[in-house]
Amino acid sequence: MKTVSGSGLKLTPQRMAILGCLEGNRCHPSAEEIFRQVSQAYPMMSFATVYNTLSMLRDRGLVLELTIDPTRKRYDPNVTPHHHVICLACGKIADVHAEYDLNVPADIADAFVMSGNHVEFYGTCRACGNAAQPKGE
Amino acid sequence: MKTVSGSGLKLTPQRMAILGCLEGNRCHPSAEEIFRQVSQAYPMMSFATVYNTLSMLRDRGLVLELTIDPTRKRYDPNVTPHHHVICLACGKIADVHAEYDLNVPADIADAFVMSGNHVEFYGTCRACGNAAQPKGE
DNA sequence: TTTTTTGCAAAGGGTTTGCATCCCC
DNA sequence: GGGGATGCAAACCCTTTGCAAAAAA
Repeated sequence: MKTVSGSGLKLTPQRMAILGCLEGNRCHPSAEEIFRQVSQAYPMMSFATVYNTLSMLRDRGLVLELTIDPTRKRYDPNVTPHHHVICLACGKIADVHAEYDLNVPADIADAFVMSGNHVEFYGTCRACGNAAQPKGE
Repeated sequence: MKTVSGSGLKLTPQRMAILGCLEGNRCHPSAEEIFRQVSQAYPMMSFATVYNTLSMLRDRGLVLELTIDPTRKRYDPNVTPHHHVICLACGKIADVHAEYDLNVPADIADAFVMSGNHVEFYGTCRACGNAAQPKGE
């Protein structure tokens, strides 16, 4: 995650707590998960502050807002280009560090100015696969 | 879109209307858009039926449920493998017909059994770009 | 002091669910 | 008659918003 200093953000305790929760976090937490975790140290923390802070971080490019989970937004402090895989059984998301050559057809290149891309992989993680197979169901 | 016959679905007027609305539809409509359109011919149509039907079609692989739009699910009757681009300004989604070689790193291949993938492109469509540029804002 | 941020609570949008009714086989 | 489908409304979840109080610069 990029540093906050110099981006004009006021560094409040709430924001420090949220940043601390995100820093190095590889779990792709949702806003609610961040709220729950940060609330342990800051019981007065409100949802609004979490959402405000996440939106601000997203707008400044300090976190990525992932749409891969159909039920909620997830946040990733790793803003270097990478992709993701989601377990269709349990929803677990893992990073996929790979570079792909993703050229779009001419008609699309004509119709859109591209600013980025993201590959979503769908699969079943080992834990879910192991849980499902042995029973022979 | 694949045919419904032989999949055990009862072909009710409501479902025919929803299928008719989706057939060949390249607009990636949301459930609400489908509801509005189908309601014109079937004023008694309920949201529950739209959602029920879409879930059923999705479970049977007859439509794709897209998560590319962070605000709502969108549905695509074209179930042949393809990708999408979304305009970050207006939310318009277009198909990207291209095949990519998307091999995942060994650690991911070990941890997940892959079942599919999807590339999301982000950009600005010509309409939004034209609207933004000329004013020099 | 001036501006920003917080916390609370309510509202909002999209989706799901419970249940009685209805329809078709 | 019986299982499934429908319609309605309420419930639910996640997210956003309005506003007064509090905190930061």
